[in-house]
Amino acid sequence: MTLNDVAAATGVSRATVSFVLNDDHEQRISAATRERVKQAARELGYVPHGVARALREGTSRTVVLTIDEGLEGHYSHSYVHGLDAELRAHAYVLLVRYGHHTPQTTQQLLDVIAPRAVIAFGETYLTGHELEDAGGGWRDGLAAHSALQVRHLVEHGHTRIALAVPEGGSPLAATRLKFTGQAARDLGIPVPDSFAAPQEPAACAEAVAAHLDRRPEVTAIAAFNDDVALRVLAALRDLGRRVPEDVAVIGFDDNGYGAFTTPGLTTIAIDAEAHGRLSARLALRLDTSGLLPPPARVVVRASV
Amino acid sequence: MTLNDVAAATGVSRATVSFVLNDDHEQRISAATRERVKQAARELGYVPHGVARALREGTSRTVVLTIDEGLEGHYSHSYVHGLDAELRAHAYVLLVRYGHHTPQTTQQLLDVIAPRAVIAFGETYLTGHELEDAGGGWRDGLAAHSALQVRHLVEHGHTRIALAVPEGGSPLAATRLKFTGQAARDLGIPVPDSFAAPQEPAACAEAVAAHLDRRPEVTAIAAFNDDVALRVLAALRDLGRRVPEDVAVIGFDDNGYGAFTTPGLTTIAIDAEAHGRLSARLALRLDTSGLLPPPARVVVRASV
DNA sequence: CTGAAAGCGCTTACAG
DNA sequence: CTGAAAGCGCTTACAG
Repeated sequence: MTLNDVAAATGVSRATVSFVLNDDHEQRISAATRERVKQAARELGYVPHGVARALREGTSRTVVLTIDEGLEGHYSHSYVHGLDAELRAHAYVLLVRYGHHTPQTTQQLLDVIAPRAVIAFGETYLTGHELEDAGGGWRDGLAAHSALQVRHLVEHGHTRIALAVPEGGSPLAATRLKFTGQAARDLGIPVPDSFAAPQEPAACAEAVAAHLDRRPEVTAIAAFNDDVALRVLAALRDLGRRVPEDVAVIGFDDNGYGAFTTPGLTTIAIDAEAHGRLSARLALRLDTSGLLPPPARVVVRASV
Repeated sequence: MTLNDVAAATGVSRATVSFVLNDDHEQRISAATRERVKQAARELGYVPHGVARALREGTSRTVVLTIDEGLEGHYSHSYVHGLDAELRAHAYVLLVRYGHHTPQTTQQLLDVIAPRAVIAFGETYLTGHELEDAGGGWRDGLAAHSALQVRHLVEHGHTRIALAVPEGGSPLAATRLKFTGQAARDLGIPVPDSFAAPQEPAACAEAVAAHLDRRPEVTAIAAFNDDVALRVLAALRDLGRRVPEDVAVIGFDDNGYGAFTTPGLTTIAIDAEAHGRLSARLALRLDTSGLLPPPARVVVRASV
């Protein structure tokens, strides 16, 4: 089923069919032909061939999201959901590419399917663009969420805080550290030190113990995310420290599993759907006004 | 940078360039020209335009994996990893599409980027193809893994088992139930009954209590996956039943979070990378021999 | 108001 | 051994 078939069935030229199907109002085509063409297209089940169109227009009706290893989580899922919904509404299809991404692999993507845009997940955070763009992270982005985490601790009387980050380092760790420090200054408490929490339980317990030895004044640990928080919680249990009496722990980006530990993990829930929708509009160069990401919430369980 | 540029730079025709770059041995082209062309292509940084090629060949160098909602987990991650690696090795790029998939959305995908293949995640399980294809699930697929779960329980003296599935139903639940029943028959124990475990804690506790009332002889619960197992574990704790003394619990598809509960969750770890590689070769119609998925392993913690 | 033509970048029979 | 030509399906100046 091609344009040619529709043209033949209607008795007009291919160009005319293209014009009416693309609603080109520069061309004055009689209402009658318009209707006949549309009718025929419908009856024949004509669907434009995306590859041909992409060759002609230079770009396909797709957007690719690249997600680097280690960046997946609850946030990314919800982000993908919003991105997908918004793109779909504009007749674009979202395709996700996993793995490690370099300028070369991105170029390859462009060469292979010529997407309208390729979005690197987390890029706005990594480049710091988020702070300037669209109202910025201090209102409803990573900065605001980081601040909420610190604030909850402060509201519960904690002023000496440590930040636990994944061992091996997440690309986002430096950014989080910066925002957390900034939030601490704004709240008038000392800027938190950070330490790495290894995957392996014994190593993690050691790391937690070492940090607590070095900073005996610390009464609360803010985690980079829930995975880290869960490891820290287990370490504290193995170390015989009571949570939250001896040390409080708060997670970040609620993944749901904090409900199953003893004590339950208090954490920050982020709804990233609106962020995803925002990215979609940015990628399509559409108006982004009226898109208000909901604020993050504290999920109160028992670890603070 | 197009074929034309390379041809111009070398002083041969576009066809010749295409022939040497695609290693067409039907054509007898002098070693000298071959070298000159390749050299020029390298120097100019020529990369074939995937969209043009796709238009000509009818299919692009991509494979799309569709993942329906609710099918994500540790298994799917590891599967995606293997699929990606294998496809990459054959110069294909893997693109993942999320959301709910219907024949229409799949057709749309075909129309938009003409992928070489679209793989529906879990399809081999859902259609039951897995059992016939490539050695089959009883050796190293879902059937074998389901059997391992039951066997571990039986080896620990349990003969009356219940299967806990997600409320709302996973597309895979029926398949799992079938395999579990089959495994039970093979091991000479009664075929397990199943019950749905709701997300909400109170409702889940109620469901677990109700099932245990109805089937007081049950001494062990096999879960559809770790998420369900974790909920069941919490329910049992809220119900005041000791695990594993009163009731044993075993998960499926280790997601790592079972390490943080008390007691720790015993579960089945599945390495799906080889399954992903297998799918890649199947999609590319390549030889699949020599690909041996490693067997699943029991991760012993404390809940059995 | 509508159609013939060019061209996006490639591959591959076909003809020398 | 190598090149001219057709054609994949579309869009869009351009000419009537």
